[in-house]
Amino acid sequence: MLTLCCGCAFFGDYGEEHFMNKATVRDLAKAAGVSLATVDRVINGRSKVHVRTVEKVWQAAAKINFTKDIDAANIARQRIYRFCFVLPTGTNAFFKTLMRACKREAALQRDGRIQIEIITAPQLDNDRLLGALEDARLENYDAIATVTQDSPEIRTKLKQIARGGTEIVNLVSAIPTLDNSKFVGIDNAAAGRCAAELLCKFSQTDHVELGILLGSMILRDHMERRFGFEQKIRSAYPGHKLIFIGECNDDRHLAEDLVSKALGEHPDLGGIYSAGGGNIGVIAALEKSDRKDELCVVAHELSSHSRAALKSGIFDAVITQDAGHEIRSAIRIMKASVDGVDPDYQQNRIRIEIFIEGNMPVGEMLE
Amino acid sequence: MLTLCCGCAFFGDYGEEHFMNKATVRDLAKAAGVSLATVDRVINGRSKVHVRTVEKVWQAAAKINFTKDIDAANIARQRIYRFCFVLPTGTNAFFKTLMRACKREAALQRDGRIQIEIITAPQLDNDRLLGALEDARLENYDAIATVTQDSPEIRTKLKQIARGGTEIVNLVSAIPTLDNSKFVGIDNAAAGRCAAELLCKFSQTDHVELGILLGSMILRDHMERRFGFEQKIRSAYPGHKLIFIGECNDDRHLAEDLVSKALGEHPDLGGIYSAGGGNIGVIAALEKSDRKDELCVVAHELSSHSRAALKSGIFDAVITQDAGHEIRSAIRIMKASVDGVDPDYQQNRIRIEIFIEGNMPVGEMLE
DNA sequence: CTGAAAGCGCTTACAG
DNA sequence: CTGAAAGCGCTTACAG
Repeated sequence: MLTLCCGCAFFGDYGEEHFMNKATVRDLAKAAGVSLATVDRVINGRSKVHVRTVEKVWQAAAKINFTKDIDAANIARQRIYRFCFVLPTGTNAFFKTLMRACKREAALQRDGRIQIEIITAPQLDNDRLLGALEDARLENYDAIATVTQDSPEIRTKLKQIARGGTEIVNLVSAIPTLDNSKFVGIDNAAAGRCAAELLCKFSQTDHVELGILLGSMILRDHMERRFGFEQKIRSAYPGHKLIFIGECNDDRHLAEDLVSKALGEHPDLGGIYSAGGGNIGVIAALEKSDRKDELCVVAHELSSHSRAALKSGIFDAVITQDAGHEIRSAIRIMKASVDGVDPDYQQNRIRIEIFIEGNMPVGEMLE
Repeated sequence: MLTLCCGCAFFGDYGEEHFMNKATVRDLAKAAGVSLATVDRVINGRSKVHVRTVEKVWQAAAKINFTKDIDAANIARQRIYRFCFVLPTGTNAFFKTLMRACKREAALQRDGRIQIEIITAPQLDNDRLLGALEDARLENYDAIATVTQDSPEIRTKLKQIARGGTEIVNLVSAIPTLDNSKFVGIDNAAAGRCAAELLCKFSQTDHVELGILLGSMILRDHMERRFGFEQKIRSAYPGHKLIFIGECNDDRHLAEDLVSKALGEHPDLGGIYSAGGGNIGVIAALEKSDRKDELCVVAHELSSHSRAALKSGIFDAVITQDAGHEIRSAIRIMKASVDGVDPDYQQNRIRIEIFIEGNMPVGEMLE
């Protein structure tokens, strides 16, 4: 039997004194031969300090292995982190879940040092989104997490906010190549490839027609899913044929019409990928069809409707991202950015989750 | 556009003064008309305080909405949480991943107030496991998280440890009905049902032979997987036939022999559920077989081997649990228990993850 | 450019 | 059973 100590290469027996030796500012002040105030100035890079002094302090810090206690610092400075989430409104089930998760976390943080406000705006309305972001900018938050579009105006606005010293986190839908903004969400192209793989594995033959229904063509995440879906099918399942069912803009009736129409026009349609929004409509169309049993369906996001569809067999699999994880990751990343610390990449990565009936989470987890 | 405030039912515009009003011990002392020391005694339930005083303080606390700043408390009391993980040794890939994740978190917590030590013991060796737990007990940790067997001796030992005031968390494999111990891990019966569902959906007909390979019959998690697997197949896919391939005890050669033998004896075998350990052997057996393309395989746990098998098509899906999440959840639960706070059920729940080629995590996440 | 002192929110002896 | 004072690790005016 082996006893290991917390990450340091120390094996075997040892006494208490092996730990507990965390150096404090006082130790550092003594080691560097300066006052507490100067130590504080140096380690926080505050006002002018003589280069020689700075050197001295950092060297002493390295020698005694000083790391500052961020909790103590926050108490002394009465620090309250002011974070803002700019979230989309609308009937989209996932966005509702995201909003709920955000309110929940905000309430949980209420007793801590993190204060969270939420501003809402329709994701597809570029102007109102810009307005919401401007409102957020004026509040001078420490950090803003937002689900947006990737439009030139939005990019400009986000850059302006970042210049003001506010950290930016993009949620759910990435805005690539925007400097300094972090992304919290799934790899949507991979999600699309995943959907392709599932539909093809569930299919009985290697030459079926597969349809894809989108939410909106101007949302980058939806386009990425489509991209990944097509890519995977062409490369790995070239016998299958791809049909574009249309975009439903989160409108259940439009979604239903589009799917019904596709079913009518394509008697050989063997599978559907519902890549964003419109699940209620897709379900309605399939329930009215006599082909719902033979059709394979892979949809996005867990909701009461998609769960029921999974249970009844209308959906074969649901690809999803955990809204709670996304909100918490965003908060952790905002805090790490503001603290000037490296966020933990591994903990903050969002997984592409696949649910079938067997691993569907139970209970009140989602609603 | 709507601005929401952090969980309180407050909508619309508001000024700064809406927040920032966290009451402190000083406020509470004043409100209750007592000293700081007495406030401290009451809110921490320390020594004898007159009932009337206790009442007064709690009432005042409720009135001014006092919640104590746990960070400040920890600083004042120079609190270091002493946690211990008792983890299994052996060649099992998942346990190696778990160990790595644990060392990583231990190192990350190094600068915080949480000190983590690791004690190892072979999971299948009841006596050495007992010895490891006894070693841990003698250290009087604040909390212990452990992957164990569910044997009567272990139960007794865990109860003894708990009586000593140490919080117990069971990791990966549950020990049901053991009072006061918390479980961090997946619902293994659901994982088994999940495997059944996947194998059946991937199968071309509704009457195939499906084999299950186990790690060990004396591990509760493996038995639960088998239970769920059989349950699901009997109830939802009664046309399929179930074959017990055997238990491999994490021995790759034994696993290979068992699978090869099963392939030989069951020419109609259409799918295999590798429910724990032995993936390397399963892969070896299939690679030597000329039926690897037509056979569906669902295995447990992501590792370099299972990832390669997923990529090459030998495995069709891998069911897994995230070792990093489990370690972090365990730490959060240990801390919450020690602090006497309710752990966040939602954040600490471990999901049954399904990986196919498309959503396999990339990069250095696992090794 | 630097330091002594008071303070953040909570706790711990010590004295009564 | 209760309180005044000093302390945890860090920061903030203020004075030099």
